[in-house]
Amino acid sequence: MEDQDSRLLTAGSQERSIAYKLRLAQIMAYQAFEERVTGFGAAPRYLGLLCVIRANPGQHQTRLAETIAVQRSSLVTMLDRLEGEGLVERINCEADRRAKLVNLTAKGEDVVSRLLEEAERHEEMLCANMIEGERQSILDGLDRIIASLRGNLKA
Amino acid sequence: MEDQDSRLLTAGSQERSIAYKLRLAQIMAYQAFEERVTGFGAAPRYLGLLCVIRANPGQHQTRLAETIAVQRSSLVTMLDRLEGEGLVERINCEADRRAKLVNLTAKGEDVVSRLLEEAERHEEMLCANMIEGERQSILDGLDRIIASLRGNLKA
DNA sequence: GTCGAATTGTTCGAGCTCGAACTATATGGC
DNA sequence: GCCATATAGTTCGAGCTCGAACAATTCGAC
Repeated sequence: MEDQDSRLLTAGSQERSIAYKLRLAQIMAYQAFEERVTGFGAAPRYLGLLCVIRANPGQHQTRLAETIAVQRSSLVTMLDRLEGEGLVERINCEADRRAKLVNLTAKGEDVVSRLLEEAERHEEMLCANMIEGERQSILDGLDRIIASLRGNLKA
Repeated sequence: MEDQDSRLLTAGSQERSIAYKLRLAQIMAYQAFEERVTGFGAAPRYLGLLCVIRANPGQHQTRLAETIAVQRSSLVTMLDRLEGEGLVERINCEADRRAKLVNLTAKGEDVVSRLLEEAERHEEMLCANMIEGERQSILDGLDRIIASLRGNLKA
């Protein structure tokens, strides 16, 4: 196979666009993580959600959906899958009988712990080309972008 | 409606993860752009692809797919849609009769030009909270992440 | 207290991407 | 030249997210 870089094209006017690069980097990073980790069912795909649940046990589904920026209806599908694999559980809320509280199971805790080790290695790969302090500045920048978007959605 | 920030949860151990923040920022940015721009059909969703085509006229579909990191089969769907809306055209390649060369139509050029103005405003919104020089450092960081991922996929 | 409005989780259909096929064409070893 | 192999674009089914519905429940103005 030829050197793949020689086949790559530029995005022209979008080459200096954060939105374009953000999307490209995210798509590639997500694909790479799924290729790296196999044999864990749906957990790698939803590791972010699982970590939110672990850090905030017993939350309503609506709040979880807002946190990871998906529709409530999408979260239903995710939780159905994760619950079917025995990683999370939904408990009927006594204070509000419409609501259900989401928790990690013991198996879920275990799977998340093991996946986080893989995530750490994945993170190191993403940052392999970076200079001193760059990782932190990117995290700060992403936080600012997210803050702008959260604020904008409120309006 | 309550202040939405008060409902947000943390991602726990992933709160300092580039992969997690990258995904969250990208999902929100993509949604926000689609909400901002209406009445342009499928073009806003595929603005990145359209810009690649504009900057590199007459390329093979395979190369376009590699550039924006999607499968060739996904690109077929995108181009079908964009061609149906009269924004791009596929021309049979004489040198290689398996291949088709993709170009923007005059209408496509016009639509892209107008969408890029919206994209510029969107970009400004993303960067609203940033300090001097931060935008450039984020672009550099995203480029490094993409370079790491391109290199990794080759292995 | 009561009844309309809001909220919670869910279901369903449309539209998207992926991965594994497939057809047609090009390439290279012999 | 000939035939195995590789490549270009496409098709198809599985799995995903979204947005608009919906039933059950809670909230709030009166």
